[in-house]
Amino acid sequence: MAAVSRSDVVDPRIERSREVVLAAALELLAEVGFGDLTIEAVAARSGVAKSTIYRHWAGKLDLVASACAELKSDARTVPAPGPVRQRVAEILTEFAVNVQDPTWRRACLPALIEASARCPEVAAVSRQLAEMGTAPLVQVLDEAVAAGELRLPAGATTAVLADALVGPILLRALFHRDPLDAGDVPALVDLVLPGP
Amino acid sequence: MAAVSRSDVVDPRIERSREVVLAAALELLAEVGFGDLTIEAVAARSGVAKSTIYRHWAGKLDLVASACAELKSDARTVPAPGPVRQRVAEILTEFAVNVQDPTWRRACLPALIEASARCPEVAAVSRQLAEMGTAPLVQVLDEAVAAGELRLPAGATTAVLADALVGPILLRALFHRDPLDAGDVPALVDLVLPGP
Amino acid sequence: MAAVSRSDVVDPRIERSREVVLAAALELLAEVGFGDLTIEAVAARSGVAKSTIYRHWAGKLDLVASACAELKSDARTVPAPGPVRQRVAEILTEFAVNVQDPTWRRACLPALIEASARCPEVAAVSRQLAEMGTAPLVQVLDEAVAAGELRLPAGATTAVLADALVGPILLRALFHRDPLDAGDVPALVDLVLPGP
Amino acid sequence: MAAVSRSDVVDPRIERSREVVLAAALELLAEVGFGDLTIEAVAARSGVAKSTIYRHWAGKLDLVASACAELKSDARTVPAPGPVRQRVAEILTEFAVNVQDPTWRRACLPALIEASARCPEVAAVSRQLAEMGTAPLVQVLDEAVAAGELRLPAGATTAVLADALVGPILLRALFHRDPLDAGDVPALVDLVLPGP
DNA sequence: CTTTAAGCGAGACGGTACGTCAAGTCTTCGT
DNA sequence: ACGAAGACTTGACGTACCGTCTCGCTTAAAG
Repeated sequence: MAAVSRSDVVDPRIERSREVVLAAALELLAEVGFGDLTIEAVAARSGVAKSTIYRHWAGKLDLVASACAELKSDARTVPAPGPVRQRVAEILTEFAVNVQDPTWRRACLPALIEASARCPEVAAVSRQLAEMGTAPLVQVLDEAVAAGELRLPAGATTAVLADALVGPILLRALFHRDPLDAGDVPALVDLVLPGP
Repeated sequence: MAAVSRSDVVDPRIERSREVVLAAALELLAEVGFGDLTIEAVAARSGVAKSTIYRHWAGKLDLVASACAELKSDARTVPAPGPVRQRVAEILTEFAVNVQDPTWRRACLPALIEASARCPEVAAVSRQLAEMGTAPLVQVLDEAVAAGELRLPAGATTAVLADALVGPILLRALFHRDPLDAGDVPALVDLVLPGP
Repeated sequence: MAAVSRSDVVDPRIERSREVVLAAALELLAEVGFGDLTIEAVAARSGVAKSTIYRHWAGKLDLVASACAELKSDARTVPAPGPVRQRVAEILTEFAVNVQDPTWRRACLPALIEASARCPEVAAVSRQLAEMGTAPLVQVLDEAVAAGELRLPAGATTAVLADALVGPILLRALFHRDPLDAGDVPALVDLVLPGP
Repeated sequence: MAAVSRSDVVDPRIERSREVVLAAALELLAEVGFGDLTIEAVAARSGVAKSTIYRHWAGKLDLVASACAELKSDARTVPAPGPVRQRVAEILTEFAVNVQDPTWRRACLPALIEASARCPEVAAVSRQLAEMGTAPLVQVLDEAVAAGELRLPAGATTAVLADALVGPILLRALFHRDPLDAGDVPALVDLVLPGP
């Protein structure tokens, strides 16, 4: 009844190869970026033969898309209940810190942006990741709106508001301008979050 | 005295090479994007030898940087005087349109972000370009603050405000999410710009 | 007593695999030659799995050796009795024609020679095939000597004489010089065969 | 006056590359044979980059053809005047010894034969080499015929006769049968050379 | 007439070499 | 003398086979 269909069974070697290759790809993406990522290097670091990589992925873009899709598990959790300003500040503070951390798994964000510009499949992954990344913030904002704690002007959405909050942190990181750090978060919240 | 210093005189061949190379580079950038741009192709299209290109530029990044620098004339100018909201909306509307242009902006921005993450020199360029990009917006906001038309909370700066305004437009483009287009700009301004 | 020894019994599946593989190998040898023959292609054409081929043969050389051994049945038969010159001419004429046949002889002989130079096992096969190839000719000459129809100088053997007769035909084929064809055989016999 | 035309001048780097590559190719041909010769190995041994090799030769066959063409200088010289039997024996004796030499002759000849079967260009080279190889023998025979020392049957040529003399030596070497050595040469001459 | 062990196909694996392409360096020539 | 031309080394590309190896399936034999 609940018997596993035979076609669902995957050769364990395939699964094992897939894992070590994607792990190596993510490491290298963070280290050298998309442009300098080579399949040879992924093969060397993972200990998997180049031909095996090409057996499973069509090329660099495809591999990077798969690798980035692995990042989905990193999702942030929604903070404990409380005043919006405080909850938002909590999320942004963590984000401002993470974005500076060079070992952060999403150090491959720039690589992801580059790859997205060149390949629709990666772009789809990128979009998903971005939406998952702001999801907790959007949820907190939605709850505040629902509770009447936050009032948005006509035509505005919490998604756009989330982008406006995140923008100053992320854009400065991407373009290597003076970063906004944890101490700057309260002023940012005061500036962007509507209300008294 | 008024004689032109010898070092100011440039071999006309050099000037000629520089022009045709940069022209070819810009054409190719628009056609194939940064990632698929090759020095070899620039040499072929321009009719200039590869070694000549390397004599004048350090590599692909340097060449593209020069090429983009040629575009400085494209810089946005500060809009005519008027109410802040209107001036800001004008800038953002143009930006929302440009960011969709598939030619050089989409081709170069992601590459610039990627390269900035790996190479400090490029990061410096990136930073300059980013600041030049938001300069008109910051200037408009500064003027409004000076005129008392806009009041910022304590600790907030116009630079951060500019990022918050630009964030929703740019982040959506970079991560290939639903773009904000010209029609969405008024709501964005209402949402982010402080005030009644 | 008359029972078939158990070691003589072969699993019919093995026999079947052996046959279709060798047939495919011979076909491919004729089509693409030894150098371009691949085990993969033999597997594909025969419908037998690559692993099965490697289960029975050590590699390409071994497989080709087996395949060529299958050709032993092709051996030339001794011509009908008659005058030596006529019998010799008959054999050489057929040989001169066969040697031009582009299929297996041209495809295999050079490869066999090459392989023999690298691998003692193949050299042994090569030697056997060569001796089987000249056997009818040697037999005819031996019979003529026994009958007193042919007289050899002291120290000479019919084996060497056979080589001398075959040499002009085969060497020209191997080195792609002007071939000796059927019409040239009588002059060759007159020239090399001792006697009045 | 005797000025070298400008188009005759070759970049010395090209000449240098050509020389070291062909030398390495000949060495490897002798060592591993045609089948196991790889362009990579030639590149490694010669110290010349693979791409440079491909710039000058179309592939393995073309390279081998060029390399073998370099062997043309090895030609044997015609022996001193004297009786035909003695002069022929002298040539054959040297040949019988050389053919056993495990270095290049035994190693390259099979490779050359193999390559000739697969590539018309190599076949042309092969033919030339073969003809140059028997040229001294043919010349000696021609001189004997001209001097009335040797009489050929109608329809026979000295070229065929040369092949008949060489055949027993070379065929046995190629097929790894019992070699004919120096001691066997007189009997071979007595057997094949027409006359009293 | 079932076990049971073998031969089998399928195909993933780590490798090596292929022939191509671009990068960036360096030598030679022509103006 | 210096820039243009282009040959060079290097190294990654993506492909094709290599020979090895696990898998289950199926099929022949021995109990």
